[in-house]
Amino acid sequence: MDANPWLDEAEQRAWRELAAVFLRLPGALETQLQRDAGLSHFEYWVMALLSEADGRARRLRDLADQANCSLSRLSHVVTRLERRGWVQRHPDPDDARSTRAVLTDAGYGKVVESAPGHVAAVRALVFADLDERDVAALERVCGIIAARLDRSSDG
Amino acid sequence: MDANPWLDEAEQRAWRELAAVFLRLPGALETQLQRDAGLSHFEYWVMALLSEADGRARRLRDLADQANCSLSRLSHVVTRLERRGWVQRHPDPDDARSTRAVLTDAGYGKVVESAPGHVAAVRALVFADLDERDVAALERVCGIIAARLDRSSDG
DNA sequence: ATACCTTAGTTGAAGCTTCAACTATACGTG
DNA sequence: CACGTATAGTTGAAGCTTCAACTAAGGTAT
Repeated sequence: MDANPWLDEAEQRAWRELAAVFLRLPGALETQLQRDAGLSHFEYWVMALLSEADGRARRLRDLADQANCSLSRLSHVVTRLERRGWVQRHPDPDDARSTRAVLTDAGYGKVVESAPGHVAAVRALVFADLDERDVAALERVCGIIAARLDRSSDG
Repeated sequence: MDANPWLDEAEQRAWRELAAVFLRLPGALETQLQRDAGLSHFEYWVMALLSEADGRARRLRDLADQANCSLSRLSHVVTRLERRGWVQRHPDPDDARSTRAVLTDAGYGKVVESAPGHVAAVRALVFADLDERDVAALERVCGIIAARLDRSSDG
């Protein structure tokens, strides 16, 4: 990183496009999931992560890291999902401070039922016009940025 | 787009990285601007767009399109910015339905004062580890996705 | 063992976004 | 010109996220 604090032209163009994506993509995904499944994107994301976890369960701390969110946000969401019968809280036998979120059968069913529509939306909105090289570039560049974001949050 | 509704492995990897970025980048930018300038990222974004506009003014409809947001969201934000003395509403002489948001001198000052810190954060979080080719790829791929999002919202 | 620091999680309040309902004005068509 | 419809914007309520304060438990050094 050089001393100049400003963005050059190429960076400005890239930044505008990136900002357009992250200002609108969440809304677009939200709309589809809300309409077709009555879920927020984040609720879906949390349940999808749980559905892939060992025993469909995970400590809230680990789940929050995986979902890129604060513990507080996750706790509120789990409360809502619990009310709807899709998740339960269980004490963690290994650490009494910790809580494990467990996906119920109903919750798993909900994920399975919502997934195709959601994945189709992701395909239609994100991948429809990308070729193999684009996908590879997207993974690489976002991976670099995500790693950076990682380091900035603990360092 | 082929008939298979699922994502292939490369797409899944790219999707996870992209999701990590758009789940965390807004929060990271928010934190910096809130701490250093007392602004939300979106408030900054709106004022920055106004600062570049002809006469530092724009119809709410046009500004909403530029900022990738709903008219309702923008209207609420403009109300808050108005309360703080950074923006004013004026009737549009050409269309009586329309309202023009105008950046005040205080608002312009606020943007000028907040910009360096914000741009530095964008550089540090997004561009620090990207080379020229990465930046070009980011612009290209995000441009394609943004165009897609465009078409999906009106079509 | 005690004192101190760190980590896990919860909770309520405040603030922002979304949604739906509403007003007002412009535009198009017969 | 009148009618129906589309567009611009506002507003209040409901819902979600963030923030700060708090409880509880683990770790560590003395």
